[in-house]
Order: sequence, then C-alpha cells, then structure tokens
Amino acid sequence: MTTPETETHTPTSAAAPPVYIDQLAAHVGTTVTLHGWLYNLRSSGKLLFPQLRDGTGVVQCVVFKKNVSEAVWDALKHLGQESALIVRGSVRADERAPGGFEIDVLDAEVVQAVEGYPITLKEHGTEFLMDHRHLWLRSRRQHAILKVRHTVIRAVRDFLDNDGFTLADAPILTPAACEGTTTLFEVDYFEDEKAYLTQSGQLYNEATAAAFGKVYCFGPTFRAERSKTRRHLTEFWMVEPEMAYATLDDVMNLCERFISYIAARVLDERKEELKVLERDTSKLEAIVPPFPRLHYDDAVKLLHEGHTRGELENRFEWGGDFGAPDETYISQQFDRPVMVHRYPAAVKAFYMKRDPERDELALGVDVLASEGYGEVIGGGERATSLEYLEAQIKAEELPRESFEWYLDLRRYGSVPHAGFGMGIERCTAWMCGIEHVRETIPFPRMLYRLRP
RNA sequence: UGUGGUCUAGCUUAACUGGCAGAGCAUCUGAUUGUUAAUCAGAACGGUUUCGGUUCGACUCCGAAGACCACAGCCA
Repeated sequence: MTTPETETHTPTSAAAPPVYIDQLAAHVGTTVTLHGWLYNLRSSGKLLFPQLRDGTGVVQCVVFKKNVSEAVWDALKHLGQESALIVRGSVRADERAPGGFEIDVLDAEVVQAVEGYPITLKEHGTEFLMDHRHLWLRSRRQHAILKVRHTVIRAVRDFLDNDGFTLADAPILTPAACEGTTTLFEVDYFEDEKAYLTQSGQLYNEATAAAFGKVYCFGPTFRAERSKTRRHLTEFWMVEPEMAYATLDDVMNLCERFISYIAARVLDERKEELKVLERDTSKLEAIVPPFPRLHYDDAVKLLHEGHTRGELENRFEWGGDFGAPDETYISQQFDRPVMVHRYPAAVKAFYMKRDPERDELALGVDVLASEGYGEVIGGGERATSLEYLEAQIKAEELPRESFEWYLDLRRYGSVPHAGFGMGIERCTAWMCGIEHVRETIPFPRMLYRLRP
C-alpha cells in the first residue's frame, strides 16, 4: 500500500527533480522524475510493475491503479519493452525490490510506445545478438561489461598519468609496417604512396620517449589477421607505454604495478557489475605483486613436464612461440599472472634488443593472464645500436626509406629504452571473466563482422 | 587458410530406424493488489538456409553452395 507520506503529494507537485537511478539512495522519501526506457513490465490486476532503465541502472516502479489517472494507467498497461518513458514518483527503500529501491508512481509520460522489441529477456544466440548489437548494448550484461571496460580505461590513464607518463598519441595512418607486413590494412588515398592503418604505435613511442622521457599512446589498432578466435578482434584498442633510460626489468616492474592497479580499481568501482557477470572476484583479488617471472627456458621446461604428465598433447620445441594451449598450461601453474621473458629473438619483432648474455634471445616479456586468458601484454627492451637495426631492417626486407626517421633515434642520443603494449579488450574480458573479447567493445570488428 | 560442427515460427528449440513438423518465449485478447526472466486461460504464427539428387514418401540419406560457431596458426 501507499505510504501516508506519498499520499501527501499531488500529481501537479513541482518538487520532482530529475535524478538518475544510481543516485536514488540520496532521494529516499522524496519525489523525483526519472527519464528512461521500459526494461520489463509485469502486472498483477490493479498493480503494475514497470522496471525502468536509464543507463545508470534499473529500478522497479510500482503503479497502483488508484494513484494515477486513468489515461496514465491505460498508457502503461500494455507498454512494450524499451518504450521511452518519463516517470514521476516517490522513492522508497524496499527489500522486496531488486536493487533495494522502488518508485511509487504518481505520474508518467510515454515518450514513445514500442511494439515488438527484438531482444527479449529470454535466451538468444550470439549471431542474432551481434546482428542487433546496437540494441544488445542496452541489456544488463552488456551494460556491465562496458562499464568494466570504462573503468579499465580510466585506470590505465590514471595510473600512467599519475606515474609521470605523458600522453603522446601515435598516428593511425602510417607508411609502413612495424611488425609483419601480411596483416596490414591498406589505405588508398595518398598520391604515389600506399598507406596502412597502424598495427602499433611502438616506433613512434620511441621518438616521443626521447622527447618526454615517459610516454604512452592509446588508440585503435588494426590487424588484418585471418584469425577468428575468442581472443582476436580486427580492430582493437591498445595502450602502449614507453620509457627512456629503462630496461627489461623496469618494464616487468611496470607491468606488475600496472595490471595490479587496474584489477584493484575494477574490484573497487565495479562491484555491482562483477555481480551481474557472476565474476569470481577472488581471481581478481589474487592479482597483486609480485608476479612470477619465468625465463623462456624454464617455461619450456614446464611445458615438457606437462607433456610428460600427459597434460599437454604436443611436446613443445625450444625456439618457437607458445601456442594457446601452451600459454594456458603455463598460466595454470600459478595463482596470478605470469611474466615470461627472454624469448628466442627469431620469433620476436626486429626492434627487440638481444640479450647480451645469450645472443639468440631477445629481451622481451609477455604477461600471460591467469585463467587461460592468454597474452594480455607484450613488450620488452628495444635495440639501441644503429648498425644492428640497419641489419635487422635489411634482414626483414623492410623498406629502408620508411625507417630513416626511426634510425635517426639511434643516431642522436640513443639510450636504453623499453615499453609494452596491452590489449584493452583482452584485459577487460579477463577482468569480467567472460568467454569472448567481442563483448568487451561496443561494436566489434572481426573477420566476418563489419555490421552494425 | 586448415579441421570439426550447426542451420526448423520473430527468438530459443523438439521431431526415434525416412512415415501427419511439436513446444516455450515474444506478439494479440482476457484474469490477477507484490510481481522478480511473474503466473493462469485463449488466439494467431513455420513446412525445415539455398540448389540439385535418391525414394511411394526427406527436417531426417547423398552432393554442392552460403551463413554462423569452435579449435589451430598468428598476435594484444
């Protein structure tokens, strides 16, 4: 029943400030106006339970027939899912309501009545949902995932900004590859020259690091890999910090603090969302320094033991890069992320510095996320020698002209420097504990997905 | 690109060894003063992704194409 308090309000009362659903706790006992969309509607005779969604949350409203005009009652009675709706009512704490608060509706205005919204609260397949991605974003789970993404990105920026890094973004249109040439998107625009969408801001970071000391770039990255796995997107967002006068060890220390900070922020700011996602938060609480540091040789040993025990199908050969099952096996041996360092130079990018102790190794590090989420970070120390890089560019058959500016960095004040790149979507999927990276970006672009 | 799998109503799906395509949700109509992906009653909705074949008869078997999914390689 209505409380005496709410009955003192008349429908024409002016004191009904607009508020957002996540602010309702501060307005208990007062009359407010909510602007949103109908999430779901249940009825029980002279009683309606419209659930209203406004982008900040979902709240259950209660409409008693005797509390509203006949016109309002009739308008609400048959309202379809996702109808646009403005509701005025009093806020009441109620244990029976999901979320803890309820709105006793005094008045409502239907902005648009909707019929036949395609996404119901029941089960749907991924293909159908992806075809309706523009609407799917409204559902509770997607909302939670993208809120976590938002927090991951804020944490990334806050961490680096507070740690003395300067944002210096790299260009998206580039004249040449930084890594493999086979995975580049070509852009036909510049006269007499082909351009490509960036695969990494890495090389440009090395220039800005020499100007600012500690820098990062953060933007979209494009890889025309013909891969369609739960860990790959064609277009994804990557943050890449780079530090002058820094070594592989400095990078590993940074990775550790960086990822731990992100996990802590997500745990702190996204409790509700993690609950919606049914995330086992103990897995995130375990992400604290120090992370195990595993030499490539020792990682290979670990894989051999796994194979001997029959836990890995194929015996890993020293010299290769780890496959997905290998990464999963390695990360399963630890309760937190693992940093594997000093890979064979042959499988790493041309700009990696060689290990002075063992020339066949590169001073690179991959951070393998726990729970089989795979490589979230790849990085390392960069080569400083002009002669070495000239030889590498030749060996990789890269167009020398396009790299002259890069070689200048080795001619004028070349110092040890190091950095890494982290994929935002892989990190977000890991934080959320979800199967596939495609849900961690508003509009995923994949091998067979360009729309919507 | 390779290997394996799936495709039935708007959605999620059932249909035995080849024998009348069946349900739930959504939609529409009504009931219900505390519903929680509400419930109850009623109505309407498909000829099985496409093309070809075998058969008295094909959702079911065969061939091809398409779409999608998983895994692998590659990477963040």
